[in-house]
Amino acid sequence: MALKYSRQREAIKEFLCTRKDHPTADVVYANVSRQYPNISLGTVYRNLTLLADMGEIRRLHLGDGQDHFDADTSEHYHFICQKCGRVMDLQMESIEKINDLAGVGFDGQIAGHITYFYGVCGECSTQKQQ
Amino acid sequence: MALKYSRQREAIKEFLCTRKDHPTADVVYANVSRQYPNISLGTVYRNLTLLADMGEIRRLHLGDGQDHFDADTSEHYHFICQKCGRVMDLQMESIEKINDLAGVGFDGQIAGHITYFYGVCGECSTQKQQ
DNA sequence: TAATAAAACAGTAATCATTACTAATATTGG
DNA sequence: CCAATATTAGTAATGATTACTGTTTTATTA
Repeated sequence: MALKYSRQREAIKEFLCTRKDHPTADVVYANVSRQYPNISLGTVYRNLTLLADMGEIRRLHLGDGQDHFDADTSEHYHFICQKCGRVMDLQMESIEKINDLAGVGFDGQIAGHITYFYGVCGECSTQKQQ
Repeated sequence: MALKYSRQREAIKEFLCTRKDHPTADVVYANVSRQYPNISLGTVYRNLTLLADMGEIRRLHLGDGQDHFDADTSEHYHFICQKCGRVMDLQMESIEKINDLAGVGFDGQIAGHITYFYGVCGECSTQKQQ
């Protein structure tokens, strides 16, 4: 029950902190493997889940079949490029008020929302077609 | 390439139209099986995907491990109850303008957003604790 | 209506992300 | 250092979804 330190968990957290592209579990695995060649994918998954449950990182369900992870737990939103698949952060003003809009006339309590934006990123926009 | 009619596909679409609770593929399978006892789960998946690709239904990724399907393709939002897991429609004013907010200072094109709300539904709210 | 081509099917196997299991190892408090 | 226990590596299992294959339906044309 009590949490014990583990080098692997620390390496996973540290790796995530260096990345702003919200990697998937297998990307974390591939990278942390360089430092700990024997680490297993199960350990990566277990620690990502543990860190997410503790609130130290965020797990993102983006509908692309794999979960993504983000060491930035502050309130912010994500953009997914439909061309290159990249996930990036958006700097935008709060849209918390949509919770209130959702609550109007709704018989229940709105605790929060999940929102992500999609489109074409700047880099893909400026590339020649095909 | 050309689409051909199929009784199974029609039954799947019709079943979805009778439901407002955004069932998963296995729920669709269980129900359509009453009318077509030999229908296979693969047929259900194939047709749900086909219908979604044609824009006749919507596929919802809600992060609960299974995709949900909705015959209502009009612009609207969903609420997921964290207690009972039910998915319900929200009648709320448009929040399309959050796309513009997201685009401010972003080097790319925002094409749209996915948003769903969560909390406790009316029915679960009024139940006694535990 | 019969013949033919193509799409769709049922049934089953495969895939892929994720989780569970287990014996061995690492961490921690005394 | 030692015992207690959390964590690990490695592997097996799970669960949702997709792919494959031989058979059946649908649609077209004669």
